[in-house]
Amino acid sequence: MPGPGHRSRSTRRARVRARRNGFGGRDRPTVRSALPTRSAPSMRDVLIPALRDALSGLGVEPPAEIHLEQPARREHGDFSSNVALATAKAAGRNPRELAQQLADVLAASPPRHVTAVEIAGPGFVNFRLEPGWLHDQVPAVLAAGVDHGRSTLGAGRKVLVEYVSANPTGPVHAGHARGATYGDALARLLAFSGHDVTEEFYVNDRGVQMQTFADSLAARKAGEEPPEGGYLGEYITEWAAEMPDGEDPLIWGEARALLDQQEVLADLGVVFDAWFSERAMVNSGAIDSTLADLRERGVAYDADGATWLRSTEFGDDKDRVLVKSDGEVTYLLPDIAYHRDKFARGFDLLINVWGADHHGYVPRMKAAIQSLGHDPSDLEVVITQLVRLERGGEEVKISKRSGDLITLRDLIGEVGPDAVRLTYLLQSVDSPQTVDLDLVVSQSNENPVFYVQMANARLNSIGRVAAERGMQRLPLEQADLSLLTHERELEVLRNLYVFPQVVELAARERAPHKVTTWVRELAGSVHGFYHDCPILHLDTPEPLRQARWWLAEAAAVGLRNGLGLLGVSAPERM
RNA sequence: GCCCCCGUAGCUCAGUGGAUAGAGCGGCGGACUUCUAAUCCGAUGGCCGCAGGUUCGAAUCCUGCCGGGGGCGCCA
Repeated sequence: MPGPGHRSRSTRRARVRARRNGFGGRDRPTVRSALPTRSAPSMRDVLIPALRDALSGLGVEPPAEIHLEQPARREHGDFSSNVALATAKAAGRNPRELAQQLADVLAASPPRHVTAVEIAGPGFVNFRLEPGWLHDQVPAVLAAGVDHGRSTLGAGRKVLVEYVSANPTGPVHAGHARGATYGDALARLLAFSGHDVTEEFYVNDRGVQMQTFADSLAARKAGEEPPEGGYLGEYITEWAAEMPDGEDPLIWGEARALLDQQEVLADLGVVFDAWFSERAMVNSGAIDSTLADLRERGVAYDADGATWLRSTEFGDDKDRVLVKSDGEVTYLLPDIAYHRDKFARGFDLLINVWGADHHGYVPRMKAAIQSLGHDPSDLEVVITQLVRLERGGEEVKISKRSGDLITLRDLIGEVGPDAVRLTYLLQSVDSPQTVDLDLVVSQSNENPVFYVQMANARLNSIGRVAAERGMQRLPLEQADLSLLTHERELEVLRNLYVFPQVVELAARERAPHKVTTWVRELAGSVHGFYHDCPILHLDTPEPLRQARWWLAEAAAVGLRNGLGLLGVSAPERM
């Protein structure tokens, strides 16, 4: 079923390779090197100092941070500041009067592009700008190309993002998809924002569930039912049939599961830098050395025949057992050893993406890394709330043990990786999410992935049709961008302008869904522009055509960059 | 009992302490001899769970309730 979301395997692989270069983007901009780098200083960098100077001139101590926003309502101007409101009280001034004085000072020698400074409401200072400030966005975006929005925010900080980390006892299922898409998008976002990012999958290949898995495989191979509490999934039977005689079901089974997981995650565009084996770590003696370290630091003690971590000293509810009285280690100790290893590898910041069912585990993990002498803020745990899957309004339950599961492979096969990714990245991971599989599958306008990709496809169609008609785009230098005054054109430009701010905020807040929201807004403005501002029509004057054409190019760069951060493809035609 | 997340339009969800709270979908009514109508436009649709508090200003911050989800082991 070659629907719009369908891509060949080789295309996906190419995309996976492309993002290895530090960005989720794919296509190179067509115009990049040919352009002069006319840098467009952000209006914020013009207006905020102007406000600060004006405030000082009026004898008011400017606050450390001056707020400047772009009001949602057009009649409130292009930029708006609340400084008068924020400082009036401390300065013993009336906010409206202070705002008026600020406006007078600023209007007397208006900053670049400013046509009017007005006061409104309780004391807002509103700036009205001539469209020229936005026109600089076209050459700026085109010059930046795939780097538009890239920043050095992270200052090269070494970050380890650990996510998915599903047990190697079966296929990854739909329940893992949220963590997978979130972790991957977060990693792209952080890399794009100047962090040195490594993505890792922790392979929990040790312990009772691993043995149960192996026993289940062995039983199926022998033509028997899995043991009590074993894995009942259909895949166990299939894999058992594949397993050659004489293989150790634990070793072979893990390899089989990992192969399956790596394959399907790669199909989703999720590729890890490292798969970290718990068993290998344990075999290397990390448990003993970690325990010795903890004892040395005086945070481990023996009581009731067990060994405990004094985690209450670091904010945990109760002390935790590290080694049980029967001599077995608990799950906590290997986890501590694992995080100790992460720090030993030189990472400055650890980000773990965990499901909501593990949130209670956060305080003790934080306590553990503190007990090893690290700052608790060096470990961030992002909890993704649970996803409720529905089919036509009916809840679909997933349980690996019972074998009642929707695999990620099935999901991708039904809707394609783009729809899966965009669907999961639509909203904050703080909110529980309801995904109706019927809706995701439907190739209708209920599915936002098509809306966004369609915007890009439409922009791309301009070049194709122009080529058929023999129409030419002249060099950017010859375009008169000041002709872009239509509200639809300005709306696209405004969206392009805020992209770097959106990326920064999304990175700071570990919130890739903010990029999704932005992409949808840009796509919306592109559709409006496309609808109302024809480029190739014969009654469009040539100079306006050229200006719009370049705007379309810049918008396409924006769409590709935004989608690239989300790992969603930007097909040129649909 | 304690801890975490959520509660915003019929549904799914956005919403950096700001002004008249937004989008998509669904429903209603319009727009294709033109670059993709998978689009666009319009009208409709809201005690932002409830009650206090902080603030010049609260969907947003604080407290307490109510409702939903998840978690509180010498399980993993």
